[in-house]
Amino acid sequence: MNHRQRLRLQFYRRDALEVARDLLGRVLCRRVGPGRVLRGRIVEVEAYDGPADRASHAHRGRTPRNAPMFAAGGLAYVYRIYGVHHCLNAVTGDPSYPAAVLLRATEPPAAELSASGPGRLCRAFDVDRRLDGASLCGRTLWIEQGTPVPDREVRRTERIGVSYAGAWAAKRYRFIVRGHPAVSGPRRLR
DNA sequence: GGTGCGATTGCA
DNA sequence: GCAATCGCACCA
Repeated sequence: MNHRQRLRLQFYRRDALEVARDLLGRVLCRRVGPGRVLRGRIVEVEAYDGPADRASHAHRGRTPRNAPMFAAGGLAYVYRIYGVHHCLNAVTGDPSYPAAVLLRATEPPAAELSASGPGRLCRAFDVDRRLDGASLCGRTLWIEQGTPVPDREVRRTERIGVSYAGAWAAKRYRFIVRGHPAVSGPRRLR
């Protein structure tokens, strides 16, 4: 069962854009009880790449909230947004360079609940601040190899909800499985 | 200690 | 179109 093999730490300790592209088709896994694991195939992600990226939480330096982004790749970075939802990121790269990949959607048939959009994804997988800083190679949260997505099915677009970020808002740091029904955001960006 | 707001979502 | 709702960044 090769596709069930867990991604290793080394997978995350690369450039955020590479990791983002490579996370498509992988399977997010969350243990929610004895013998009970939720799984969902990742179909939409966004990279937040380094201190210069104005859309990134790391842009204004290290703070208590974004501390996991300044760790070595392979951790979860979970934060609360709008006081209502949570967002789950995979921390990437080297400790000297804060970067992460936001997980925005998984394929519904593989997950127990619909998981289109970063907040809904966290709700579906029972992800909250308890998992902030947790390992992505641990017992309750991990990502499996799954089936990589070929280049012809990958589309790159600008990121969602970062219009304040100046020139960085236009950068095509979002990666999706082209036309997949579970992808979130406006129609023109599917 | 006070203030402003966001890597979103659901409902009017 | 906009309210919900709160942690946190920033300023004093």
